[in-house]
Amino acid sequence: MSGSCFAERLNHFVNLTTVEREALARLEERERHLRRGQTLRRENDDADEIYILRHGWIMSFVFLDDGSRQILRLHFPGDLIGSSNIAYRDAPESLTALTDAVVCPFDKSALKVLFEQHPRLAALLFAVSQAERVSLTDRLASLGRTSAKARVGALLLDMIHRIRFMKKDVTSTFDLILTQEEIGDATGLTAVHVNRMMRALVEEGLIERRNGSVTIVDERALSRASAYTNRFAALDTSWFPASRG
Amino acid sequence: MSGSCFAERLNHFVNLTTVEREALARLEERERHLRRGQTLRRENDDADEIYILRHGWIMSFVFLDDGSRQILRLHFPGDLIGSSNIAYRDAPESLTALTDAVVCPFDKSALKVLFEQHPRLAALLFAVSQAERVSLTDRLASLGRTSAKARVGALLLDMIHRIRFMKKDVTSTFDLILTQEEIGDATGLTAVHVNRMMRALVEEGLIERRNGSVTIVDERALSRASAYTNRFAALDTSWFPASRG
DNA sequence: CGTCGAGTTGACATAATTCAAGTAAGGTGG
DNA sequence: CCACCTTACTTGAATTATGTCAACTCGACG
Repeated sequence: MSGSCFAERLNHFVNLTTVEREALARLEERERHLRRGQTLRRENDDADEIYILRHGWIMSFVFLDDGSRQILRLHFPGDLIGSSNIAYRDAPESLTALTDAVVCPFDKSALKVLFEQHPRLAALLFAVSQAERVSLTDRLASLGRTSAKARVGALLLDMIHRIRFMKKDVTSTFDLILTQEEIGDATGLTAVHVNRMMRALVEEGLIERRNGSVTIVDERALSRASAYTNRFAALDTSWFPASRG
Repeated sequence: MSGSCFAERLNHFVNLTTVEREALARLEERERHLRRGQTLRRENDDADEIYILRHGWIMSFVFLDDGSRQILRLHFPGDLIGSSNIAYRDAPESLTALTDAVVCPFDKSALKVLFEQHPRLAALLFAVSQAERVSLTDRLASLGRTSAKARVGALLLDMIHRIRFMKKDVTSTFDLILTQEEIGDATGLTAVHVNRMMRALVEEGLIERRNGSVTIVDERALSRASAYTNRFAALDTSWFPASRG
C-alpha cells in the first residue's frame, strides 16, 4: 500500500483502514512530472484540479500589480496543493516547482466521494487544513511584527522542521534550494537584505552555510531570536467520526 | 428558522434543507454574552469549544515575546471562530470582543455528527475554511509586499466588503470600531504611523472621517492604491455531495 | 473638575530599500 | 579546453519608509 505519500502523511495522525487507503489511492492514480522552474498553474486559471505533491518542492505565490511577488507557502511531499480552489473556480495563486517534482492531479469532484463515504477522512482533511491555517497565521505574525533577521530565521526553522517531519532522521542540515530572492519574496524582504541577514545569522553563530546547504547550529537560540513556534504537535483527532469499513 | 446567523450565512452558498438547518441550529443552542474588551479565550488555553459569532465583532490575535501583538483576523456575525483548535488541543490564538458580542459555544465533538450525517454541510464548512485561507494569504501579501498606506487601505476595504456581505445595503460608510493602535496591530504598523496614513488617505480624497466613522469616497482608486482583491465571488459548490434529508 | 484613553503632530533615529559595482560558479558554443 | 554568458551572491553608499519619543489636544466619563 505504498506509493501514496498523502496516505502516508495522514497515517501520522490516525491509523488508516484498508478501505480508507484505497479511497486515498484513487486520488493518486495519475502522475505529472515537472521540471524545476516549471509552472503547474497560474493565478486566475480556471482550474478544477487539485494536486497531491509526491516528490520535490513546490511554491505557491501571487504577483502584485507592481510586479512584486509574495510567496505564500512552500509545499513538501505529502501536501495537498492548490486546495484554495476547493472554494473558488479560478485559482487565486500560482504554483511553480522549486525542484523537479511529481504531482498527482485529481478532479475536485473526487472530494465528493470522500465526504460522502469516508467521513473520518473528510474530518482529517478538515483538521489538516486548519493546521495549515494556523501555520499561515504564524507567518502573518512573523511578517507583521518581527525584524528582517527574525523572519529569515523563522523561514529556515520552518523548513528544517518540515523536512524532519517527512524523513524521520533528526538532521540539522538541509539543502536550501531557494535563492535569496525567493527567500525575500517569502519573507517580504529584498534579496540584498536577505543576504545581509543570512550573514548576520552566520556571524552570530546561529547557522552555517556551505555551498547551497544550511546547518542550524544553535536551534534553541535561533528559535528564540526568530519568535518561532513549533506547531508540529499531534493533531487533535478526538472529535473524528469512526472510520467506515 | 431564524436565530441561526450561521445557517443564514451558509445559505448564501447553498439552499439548506430543513434537516440541515436543524443540525446547524443544534450548534447554537447555548449563548454567551461578552462585553467590549472581554476576552473569550487566551492563547494556550486548553479549549474544546468552538464558537459561532452571532452579534458584534471579535478579533483573534497573538502576542509575541517582546509584547507586540498581531491581530490575525477580524470576525463578523456568522463567522465560525476559534476554528484553529479543530486541529489542536491548545488554542493557538486569543479571542477578544471588539464590541459587545454574543457567541454560541459548542463542543467540537458536535462536528462529528455533522461529518457523519451531513456530508454536504461538512463540504460547505471545508469550502468556507478554504475561502478564509485565501483571505489570509491576501493579508500575507499585503503585509509582505505593500506600503503602509496600502495596508491600511486594504484593511478598510476588507471591512466595508464584509459589512456589505452581512447587510445587503450597499453603504460606503461604517463605524470604524478599531482604535488606531488596533489597526496598527492588524497591519503590522505603529499607531502613530497609522494615524499619518489615515490622514494621507483623507488628503488624497480616498476616504473621509467623521467621529468614529469612515466613508470610502473613491473605492475604485482606493482598491488600486491598496492592491486589494475582492474575493466575494460565489463559492464553487459544484463538487458538493447531495444533501441528505 | 480632573483624569484617562485616543488621536495628532513634530523632531529625530533606525531598519530596510535602492542603486551600483563587483565576485564566484556553472553552462554553452567554438 | 577556453572564452564568454548568465545567474546568484556580495558589498558599500545613499535614500526612504517607518518607528520612537515626547508633547499636546480633545472628548468622555466619573
